[in-house]
This record gives sequence, C-alpha cells and structure tokens, in this order.
Amino acid sequence: MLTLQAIRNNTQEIIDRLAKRGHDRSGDIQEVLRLDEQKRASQTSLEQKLAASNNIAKEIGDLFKAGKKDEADARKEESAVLKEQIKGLETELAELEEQLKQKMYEIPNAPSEQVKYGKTPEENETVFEWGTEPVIPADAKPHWDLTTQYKLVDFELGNKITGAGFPVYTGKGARLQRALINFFLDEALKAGYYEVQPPIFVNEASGYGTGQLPDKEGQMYHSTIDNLYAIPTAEVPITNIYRDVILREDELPIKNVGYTPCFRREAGSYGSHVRGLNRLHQFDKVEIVQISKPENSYEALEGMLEHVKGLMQKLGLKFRILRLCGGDMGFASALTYDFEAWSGAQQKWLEVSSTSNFETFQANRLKCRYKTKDGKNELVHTLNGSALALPRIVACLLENNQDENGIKMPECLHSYLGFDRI
RNA sequence: GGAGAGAUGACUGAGUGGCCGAAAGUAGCAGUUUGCUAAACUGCCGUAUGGGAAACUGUACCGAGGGUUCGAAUCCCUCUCUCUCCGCCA
Repeated sequence: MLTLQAIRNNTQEIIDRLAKRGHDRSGDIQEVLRLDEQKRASQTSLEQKLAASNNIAKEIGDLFKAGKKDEADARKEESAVLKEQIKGLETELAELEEQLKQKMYEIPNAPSEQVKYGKTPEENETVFEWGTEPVIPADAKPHWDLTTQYKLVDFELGNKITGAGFPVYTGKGARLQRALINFFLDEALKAGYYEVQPPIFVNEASGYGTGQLPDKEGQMYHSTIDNLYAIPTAEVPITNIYRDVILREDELPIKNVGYTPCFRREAGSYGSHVRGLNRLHQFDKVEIVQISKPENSYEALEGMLEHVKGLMQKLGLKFRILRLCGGDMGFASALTYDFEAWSGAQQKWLEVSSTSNFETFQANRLKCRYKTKDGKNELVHTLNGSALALPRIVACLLENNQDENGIKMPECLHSYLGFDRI
C-alpha cells in the first residue's frame, strides 16, 4: 500500500499519478487524510490518559511501600475513572485505525512518471520490437493441433484427472518443459541471480504482503481447511522471504530466481482465446525478484528487461515490449512492461512476461526496510518479472518453428532436450 | 495423530507482580592503545507511532489475541508456532 507519509506530504502528486489509471481517486485520498487526522487526535488524547494512569499506578506503588494504605486506596478510585475513559478511547482508536487500513488497502499503487494515462490494453505503448515474421507452411497448424499430432500435451487426460486447464505434458512435450525450466534458471544464474525453491502454498499474511489479498481473493485456489493459498506466481513466496525484515545496506540489491508451478483460477474466463496453452489453471514459470535501494530500482528494472530480452532472442521468438498504460497495470505496480511473443499460426501476440517495479508499495505492506548509513530504516523497492512463463513460449516455439519435417527446436535448448527437433 | 517442554532485542540467554524496554555475553558501530592479520579497554547499539524546528519527550511492543490487577515479560484463558519422545510416512 501507499505510505501515509507520501499521501500526507505529496497529496496532489499522488492524486495526479493515480488518475493515470483512469479513475479519480481524490475522494479516497481525502478520506484517508481525514481518517488519519482523526486517528492522530484520538491517539493523542488516549496517550495522555495512559500517561496519567501510569503515573498514578507508580504513585500507588510508592504509597504502599511507605505503608500509606489509605492514601493508596483513595487514588485507586482516580485510576478507575481514567480506566473507563481509556477503554472508550481505545475502542475509538481501533475503529479509526481499521477504517484507515481498509481505505489504504483499497487504493492501488501510484503509477510512476513514465506511465501514460489510459484505460484499455489498446493504449499500451510499444517500446521495443525484435525478430522477424516466422516462415511457416501455408497449412500451418495452431499449437493445440501440433500438441495432439506429436503427442506433446494431453488436454483430455488432464480433464479426466483434474479438470480443464490442467494439462498433462507427455514425451517430448514433458521434456521440453523441463528443458525450458532449466534453461531459464541457468540463464538467471549467469545473470547473477540466486536460486531459491519456495513453498507453493502460502498463508494469509504472505498474500497480504505482496498485495494479492484482499484484492484478488477469488483468483487464488484456497485450501480453507488450513487457510492456505496456492501461489499464483513465485513472486508471492519469494518476496515474502523479506517480510518483517530489516536488511543491511550492503545486502542490497538482492536478486533471487525461482521456478514454481503457478495456479490461477481465472474465474470467468472462457472462449477461444483460452484454447490450448493460451490460458491454464496450472502452469510453470521461472520468476526473477529483486529487492533494491529506492534510488537504484529503475536501473534494476532495466536490467531485468535486458535479461528477459536476452531469453527471447536466444529462443529466436519475435517479440515486442509494451509499457502498460495506467489502466492496464496491476494493482500493486508503479511501472510494468509486458513482453509479448508473436504466435505465427494464431497470428496474434501472446503475453509471456510481465516485469514490474512496485517501488515501496509491497515493501510497505511487507515491512521490508533497510538500514541506511546514518542508521535510519527506509522502505526498500521490490521488483519482479517472469523469466519466463512456459505455456505460451511453448505455443510460439511449436507454431513458429513447424515445417514439413516436424518442429525445429532452438539451438539454446538442444543440450537440455537431448534432441533438436520434434 | 498422542504425550511433554517452550516462545524475551541481530544472536545466546537472565528475569515469577512495581526498582524491567528489559541483566550478562556475542556480533555490529565509534574511539583509545598495543602491535601484527589479532587482542585489550571505553562509549554507543531494538521497533513502531504521537508531539516538537530541534534538543528532547509521551505511548505501545518480551509469539498473537483476550482477561485479572491501582500496576503484567512475570498470574489466568484462547490461539499460533517451535522443540523432544512416540506413532505414521516420501
């Protein structure tokens, strides 16, 4: 969530930045300021009563020791009166704090300066393009036909075992999954990332920490018996490593990479655009996460973009990078770049990576700070990006590399696959 | 799953009703000194939040939440987690 400090000190700037998302949030911000002011007033009077009460308790203690029981008993009555008032003020303060917190949770991150106003994906800005239109046969097939033809993915079997959106990868299809995961992890290690393998279920506190809760409650699989959530992305467990942590300055930047399966309910989506591997309930992804000093976070974001670019280029996939407009950005993000790979047979762009800087939005919820040279605790900036998500990469690799003899596999995967064509 | 023990600051660990926001040690930071790859000594060294220009000061926090009491790290209740033993098991 946004920091109260920012809302208080840079009110108009925050309102202007939030407006880029396509909604006027000035009412919410004014409400926050009003609640904050009330809260502080309430807190001040409560603390004055508490201080008085503490003093009386001390004096009573002293009187007892001095053997002045009568005087002590008299002062107890004073204390009782204060106690009543304290109870009332405590309730009032707790209510105000709760209201303030709820309001704060509802407000999305303020987009950074580079983000343009916009409401729909059509208003996203293409900032980079690479690659050429793949040369494929006139009768080129979409990947859902190729996966059947070469027995790479069995959607029907997944339906039987679990349900729609939970495919079974088979034979060379399964091998391709493993090859991509290893390739992505190795590339990240080369780029200086540290590998972690986190849990794929997280508790409620972690869901709040990275902003999935309460915003996206319905999008996650929820094991109610244990109150655990299946992760929608490795961002959640990997970033939550740093929840309630005060880092030393020399530990930054932290660069972690992890592979996990990801689970998304995607409630309400259906139709042809979710066909095949285009949209799944369970999929594999390698995620990169960085924890950075505020002044370096945009540089870190650039580094992450370069890393993902390199992956796409090695895979030989035509792609473009979009800078998302305010309205298309996720709740917690300050700036997001999406990578889209070109699917030759479907003749459309498929999102394969989303790389974002959250500035202090997640850090504020996570309470992840670092100690500066002069001993002050400051919130860090958090960033993450897919590097990369598998299913649509597989879709594009299959579709774009098909020829009359099968499907060519890119050079970079040969050693991982143990074969060079399907 | 059963039985028992426990949860205190970055770490180890003392503290069973007021003298405790908390001993001591370690680590860290600053300095002094001796010299050699380290040691000794001195000082500083939790977090959040309110007020204040600041110095400073109020409040809360000893796993979480509630209760008893004039007063709780300390007593009571609930929950969570950890450890040990047993059971089960990849």
